[in-house]
Amino acid sequence: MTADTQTKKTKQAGSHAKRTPKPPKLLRGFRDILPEDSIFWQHAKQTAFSTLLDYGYGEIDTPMLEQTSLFKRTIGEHTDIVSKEMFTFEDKGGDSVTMRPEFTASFARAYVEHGMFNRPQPVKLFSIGPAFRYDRPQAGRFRQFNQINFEIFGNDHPVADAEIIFLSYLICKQLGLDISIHVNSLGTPESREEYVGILKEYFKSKRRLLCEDCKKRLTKNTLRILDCKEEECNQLAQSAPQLVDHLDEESKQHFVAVLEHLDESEVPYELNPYIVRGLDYYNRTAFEIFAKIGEHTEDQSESKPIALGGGGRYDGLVELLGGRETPGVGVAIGIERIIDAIKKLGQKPTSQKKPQVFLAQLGEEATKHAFTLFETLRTAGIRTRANFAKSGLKEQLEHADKLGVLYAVILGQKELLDETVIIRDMENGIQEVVDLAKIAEELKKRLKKGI
RNA sequence: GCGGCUAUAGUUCAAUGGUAGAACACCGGUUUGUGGUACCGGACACGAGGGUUCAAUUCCCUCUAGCCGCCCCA
Repeated sequence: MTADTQTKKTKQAGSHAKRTPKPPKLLRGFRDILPEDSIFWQHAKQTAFSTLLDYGYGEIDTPMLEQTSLFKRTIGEHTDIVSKEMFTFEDKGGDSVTMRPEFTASFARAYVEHGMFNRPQPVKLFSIGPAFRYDRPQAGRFRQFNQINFEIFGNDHPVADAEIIFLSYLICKQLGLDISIHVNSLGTPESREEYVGILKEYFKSKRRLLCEDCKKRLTKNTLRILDCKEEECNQLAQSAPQLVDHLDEESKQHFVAVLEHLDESEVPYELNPYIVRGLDYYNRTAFEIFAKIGEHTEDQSESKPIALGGGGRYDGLVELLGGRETPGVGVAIGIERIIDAIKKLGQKPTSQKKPQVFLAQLGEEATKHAFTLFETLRTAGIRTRANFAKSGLKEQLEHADKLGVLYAVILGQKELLDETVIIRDMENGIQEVVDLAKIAEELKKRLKKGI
């Protein structure tokens, strides 16, 4: 068989066997977080984690999968989230289950299920993790997204609302973000309903002036008209009746008290009558957090504030799930959004500390001993790297160079016999032979000098 | 769910109606236990499926995915 026919043959065979199934790909709206990005995540999560612990919040980790009815009952059947954005499916037992689209419902469920009303009130909880929504992916929007979530159960005092808002601000500020919090009060469900009725009447009389979208909103989601960006609608919204003017007396007082608390803190907030949250369970305080991105950039999209998250009060939620009447207030902050904002500001988290030493080994015996030596260095607090899989000194030093390490430690056959080791200064190539037993000590001396 | 734009190596980008190049990165080599430079070599790509055509990566359609806007929200 000639070489030619052989290649032909393998080619044919190849094209037949080429039926290789397409390589699996990421699901739409899902993504991998690679090590380069992970530093941003660590930074955001750790900041939130330690701050929340400091403020007396306890971590709770609820399942990502829950009974579908939990979300239907709490978030509301007619909200966008429940009506079209949930990852819902039937499990093998025929039960309808749903990937959590948010955390609060699960918190409330856990509160009831574990009888947390028997604990000293208020119960303060937080959780950091993923939630899922079957939404169309976009900038800062994914089907799996991560939230920092914290809530206070069992305290209806305005100071609880203020604490949640303050902590939202604090965490963002610690992350170097320039924050503005938009605050509003939704009143009680009753007063809100009443207001929506009034608003409906108002817009109905001007129906023909509204944009197409708003005509639809008129019946379905009247409050949203206030938020419309169309010039005409915006004009109308300006002179529309205001929600704050139709609050019940208690809600009004509550709202004023929240604002008073915020005034005393350094939280930069502004009143925004158009903050309406998309979930049914909210009452009274509602707020959203925005990160301001520098105006210096010419690009419009670059300077648009990023919505980081939002929250509010949900006094009826626990009761709705069969628990005792328990007030609650909380917030959800999107980690992706935070990272987005940090990146747009051109900030980098103090990246994890650079490795200081590279351990190179030569020869079989030395390689075997390298693990032990590595562990000696590691436990001595020296940030060490190695590449045990490579045997050539050249390639190991190359690797060391790429890592930007200060010193290389070389352990070869010869050194092993003498119980010594070579320290190589990567900057100038000067090498010294030191006792194997003293290596950690010697390195520390040098590293200290370097600083 | 609706609209616009896009889809070429790991990455950033080229070119072309006759099956593709660069840069950086990656792997290996320039004699044996010494990196940062240089030189040499190597692997890797036209998102998927149809159609038009003698011929498609290039033109058309569908799908998928990404980006942006709407909606909504984290």
